[in-house]
Amino acid sequence: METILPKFDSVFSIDCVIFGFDDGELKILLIKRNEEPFKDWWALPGNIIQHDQSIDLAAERILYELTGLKDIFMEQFHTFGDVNRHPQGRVITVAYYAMIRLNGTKELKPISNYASKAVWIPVNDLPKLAFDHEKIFSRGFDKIRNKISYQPIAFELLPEKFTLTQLQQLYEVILSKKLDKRNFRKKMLNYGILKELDEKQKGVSYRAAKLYKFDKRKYAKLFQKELTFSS
Amino acid sequence: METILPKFDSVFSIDCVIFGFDDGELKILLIKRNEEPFKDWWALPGNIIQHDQSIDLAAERILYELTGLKDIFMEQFHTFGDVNRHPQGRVITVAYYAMIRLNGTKELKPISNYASKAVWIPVNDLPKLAFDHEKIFSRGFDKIRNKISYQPIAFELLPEKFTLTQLQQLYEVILSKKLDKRNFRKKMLNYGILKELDEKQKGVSYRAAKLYKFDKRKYAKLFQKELTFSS
DNA sequence: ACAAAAGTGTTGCACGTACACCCATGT
DNA sequence: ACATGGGTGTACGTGCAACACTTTTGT
Repeated sequence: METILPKFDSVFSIDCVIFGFDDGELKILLIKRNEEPFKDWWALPGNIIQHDQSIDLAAERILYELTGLKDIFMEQFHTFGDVNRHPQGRVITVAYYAMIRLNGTKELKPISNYASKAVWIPVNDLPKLAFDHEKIFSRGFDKIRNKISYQPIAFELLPEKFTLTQLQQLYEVILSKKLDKRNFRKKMLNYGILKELDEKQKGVSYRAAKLYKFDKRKYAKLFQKELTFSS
Repeated sequence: METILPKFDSVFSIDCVIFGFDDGELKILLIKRNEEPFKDWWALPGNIIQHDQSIDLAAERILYELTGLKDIFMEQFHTFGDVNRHPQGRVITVAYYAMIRLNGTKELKPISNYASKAVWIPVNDLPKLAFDHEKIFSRGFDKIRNKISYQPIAFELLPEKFTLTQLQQLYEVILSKKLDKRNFRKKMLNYGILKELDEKQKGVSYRAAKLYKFDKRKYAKLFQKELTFSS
């Protein structure tokens, strides 16, 4: 099939806002750029979309190349298209986000040398970022803040087994406010998507808390109900 | 500043899903294409983004050129980037939506001859559309359906003065379900964003209904409250 | 024994939902 | 007078918010 479209020196890119939770802190994944422009600056993992790849696949590939992370389910949340957002020409970027579980020391190894390293950085302690990446991050943060308040998606960020207090801390970090312990527990347990385990927390110097697991089957049911209109 | 970005024969476009409400029916704005590919097909108003124009401005320009409509506030809702969505090459499109008031006979006159005409078509009676525009429409419809259920935005579609029944009908059309009259009225009046007028409906052969106006000041306050987290 | 966090119930309020009849007006 | 939609109230259930003390465990 012949291409008869006009040609512009414009390109599409992808940028990824990947959230993780570790050590009581909400973090995002940043790379240190190894190329101009903004060489040696911190930036969101992002790169140019290949012309034979759908944007969703491009997002996966780019994240993998820059951080070594695979099989991360990302969702598009906004497209940024100001004319001068990239100093070298017109670049429209589609921003994706994901929330992932940091299984202890998940290794971050850039495959491409477009990034010199990839690191988890606490969202409350972000450095200056390249391009308009601060704006993109901020909108991505809004997105999860909004989403978490009507869908119990926080489990994606926690280890497989977690205590209710950990879950609550995560909510508090994302929503930036204190929550009432009793109400929080009541609500979460009422959803019916937590499985109480026979296990307890270990290695703490105070009363050990019960561990819970997230019940995917029940979650799917609840989620479906929420998508459907009642009555 | 020199452009040193790679060159691809990829282009960006904008597509607009513009909702209107008229005659008890929810409609969207379609154009009849006057160019290949899909010449003489119905399509969403859409075209290519100029490389010196932000995507938001491009959306306004494109809508104006194809339909003659000006000063419509549109919001981006999704970007579609499958490789083969356009038969002539790689085109990634950013989709926008808007809800507008049809002031009686607002004229639709394509400025560019890329469209031979622009017409309001009921969403329940859509023809086959060019490209993947049916998918884009459907996602745009999801968007307003979702939005209306947590924000009272339906006023944007109604005439300045309207009856509660008209408002209810609009909700029913968008949500595709019947609503209870008493509950609906109670809820809407409780929001406190409707101003009751001293005027009544005219020209009906039954008891005339009170007319209401939408109170923008109070709406802004309510909206702000909803955006902020309580307590 | 003490420090530190785990765990637990009740009450009031706001809001959604279900439900049916009389009223005003034009023809 | 009749047809057509306009307009109205109550009772129940659910879910959220506010609020403080006892229990368990490791050191």
